[in-house]
Amino acid sequence: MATIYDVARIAGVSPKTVSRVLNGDAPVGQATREAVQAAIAQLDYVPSNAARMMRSQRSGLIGLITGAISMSPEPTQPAGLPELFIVQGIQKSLANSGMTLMIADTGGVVEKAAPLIDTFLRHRVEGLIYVAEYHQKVALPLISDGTPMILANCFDDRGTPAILPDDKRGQLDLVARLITAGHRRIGYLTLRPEIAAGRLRLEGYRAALQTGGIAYDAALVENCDLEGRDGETQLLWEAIDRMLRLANPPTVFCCGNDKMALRVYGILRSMGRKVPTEVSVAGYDNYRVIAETLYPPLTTVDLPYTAMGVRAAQRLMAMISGEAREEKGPTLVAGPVYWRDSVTELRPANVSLLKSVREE
Amino acid sequence: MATIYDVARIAGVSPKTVSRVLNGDAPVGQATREAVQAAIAQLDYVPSNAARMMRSQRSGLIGLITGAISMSPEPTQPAGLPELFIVQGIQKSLANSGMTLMIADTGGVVEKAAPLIDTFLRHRVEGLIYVAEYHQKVALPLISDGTPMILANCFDDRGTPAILPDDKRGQLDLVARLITAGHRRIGYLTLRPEIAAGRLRLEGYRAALQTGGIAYDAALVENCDLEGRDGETQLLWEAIDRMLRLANPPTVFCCGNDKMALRVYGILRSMGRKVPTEVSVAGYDNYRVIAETLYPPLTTVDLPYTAMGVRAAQRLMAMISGEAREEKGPTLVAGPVYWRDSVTELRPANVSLLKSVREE
DNA sequence: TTCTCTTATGACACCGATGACATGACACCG
DNA sequence: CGGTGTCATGTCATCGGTGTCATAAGAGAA
Repeated sequence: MATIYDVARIAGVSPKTVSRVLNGDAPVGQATREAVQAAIAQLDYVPSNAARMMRSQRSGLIGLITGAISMSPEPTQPAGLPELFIVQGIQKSLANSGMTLMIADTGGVVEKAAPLIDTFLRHRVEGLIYVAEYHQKVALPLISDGTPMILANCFDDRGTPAILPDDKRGQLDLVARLITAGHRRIGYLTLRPEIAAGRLRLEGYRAALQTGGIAYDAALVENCDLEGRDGETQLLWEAIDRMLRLANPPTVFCCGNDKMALRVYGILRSMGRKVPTEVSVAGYDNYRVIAETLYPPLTTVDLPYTAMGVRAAQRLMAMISGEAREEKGPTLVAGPVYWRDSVTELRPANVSLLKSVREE
Repeated sequence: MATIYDVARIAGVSPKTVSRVLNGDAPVGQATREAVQAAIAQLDYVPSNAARMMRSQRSGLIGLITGAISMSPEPTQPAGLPELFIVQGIQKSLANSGMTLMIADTGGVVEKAAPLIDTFLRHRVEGLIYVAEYHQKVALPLISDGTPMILANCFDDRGTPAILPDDKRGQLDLVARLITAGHRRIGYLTLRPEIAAGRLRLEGYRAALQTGGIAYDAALVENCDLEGRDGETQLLWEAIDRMLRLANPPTVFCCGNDKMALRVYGILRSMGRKVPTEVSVAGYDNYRVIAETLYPPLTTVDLPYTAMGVRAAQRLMAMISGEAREEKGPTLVAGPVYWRDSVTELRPANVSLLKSVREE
């Protein structure tokens, strides 16, 4: 492996000058710079991260913690998928910065978080990221020594920088698109309001109705979420049944998330209602295994986990390098609407309106 | 941060002796060793990876490539989930070895693989891992310089060490469990035989029948997999319809995977057949979002992705350290059967047989 | 008793980068 | 024309471990 000395020799300069070319921390003459760059190319030189970190006394480490430190004692959801996507985004983004990710998992045990943070600090991580399983409020132990920390998919009381999905915006976009497709009676089977996504998505739903000039009808909105306990399917069945018996029934059911939509498909089918010709269905999360496998494929909103990971890493890097353009509040990341066959277009789509739908 | 010099001073020995205690590469007196260990504990000393790697001329890097370099031009499945779980397992395992994972993605473009490998080699990675999206055959460029390489979730012609899911064993375990539950007519809606999982799972099915003393009946086995193209639902519908009209119809449908089982639920419900009271259903993959959300929850076989990742990392580390106990063929990793409510017990379960079901 | 030989330990250089400081060459000022 | 400042570059030490070699102390052999 070529070293900075080899490059220096070939280019006929001192190693320090090569270092200057690489880091741009001092002026270098044009001719010298080019000679150095030629030598670098010729030798396939790659700087040694180890040497660089050793000298600069920086660990090059970022500590990442996942698990459940939620405020309310939620039953830990076991899937852990969102976290993986977020972690993937973080990893991708950090790799480019030459940072190394150390990952630790609390395994859902709150008490493990503090010692894990401690271990990370002992390893002199330059930053910490906490990733939550779902959009929620958390209470983490304070970091005493000023190591930057960022929250992904969660937030706290202390205003710790956070990256959050823009649930309100996503639901707004979806419902706006439904309105564009001609739907006027839009049922909404909500998540429980105790969780952030439940509240925010409902806000988005109401905002879209308002923008579309449609009156909010409480008969079309029911909470059908029992935190995964039994009886959820029955609750859904009854809510759907009630809404369909209304004098002016909904033409489409928006579901709190794709898992709920999966159940709704089964219920509607058991009721003998055809999707989407008789009733339309929309979800949220773009849980692809569900959304793409269901027949018909499910219209839904993407939860941009990977993008959130990327943003989390970027914001953390900005904090580490102490850049001035430090944002203050939480960073909201919105995902696009995925329009599939589970929703009928009740009238010819208005193309100009269509274009306004986010498609990042 | 404490250094080896601090430890040496506190323990009253030379830094080199501390190094020897840490690495055990030369004899150290009992009293000295204890003094050093006490000092290490007292100072919360953590060795600097950077310094260690710099001196030992090892990069401490493992290159990981994901993407699609399959032999046959499959339509790239977009989910990418299995890879994430495998990567998670690898990461977890490597972190303990002090190795750093560099991740690169071909984004499904075959041509990107060679330059990526090249880049990794230029960074002096000590080992390479290639992770495929699904159990398949691949053709990777040869590594010229002897850097160890391992394949996860795939295999090649050249006998490159591979970590594979034990599809045959998994399906065998599931079907054996069905037989224990009293099922004798077991329908099997297979994946296409072109993919490895399709062939191996069918082998497992047949092996289980044979062990259970049940004759193989070709009328109960149909390929219902169109690589995700349209018409799959119709194909499934027809196959199920045919089997149910048999004089001696199946009491349970085994599906090639959980996604297929999801479709089968919908079809059976549309046909007015109740699951599991009238017909039982079983899947494969333990795709939790599907298996746990479906009503009733789906009996299936776990595809142990995380465990495969761990094994891949372990085997690679063994290759790097040049250990003699080097295995030869592919490492097969079997996952446990998850017994849920989608399968009826036709007669009281035989407890002793039950215990033979794998539950790793 | 003296000469190996092993065991236990230390001294020192070195890995590859970079920070601190020094130096030489000009340019600009009064 | 000497003084001062900026630019371009070099010298040297240093980060924290570990490989190499040296050395001291005791064990066993001749």
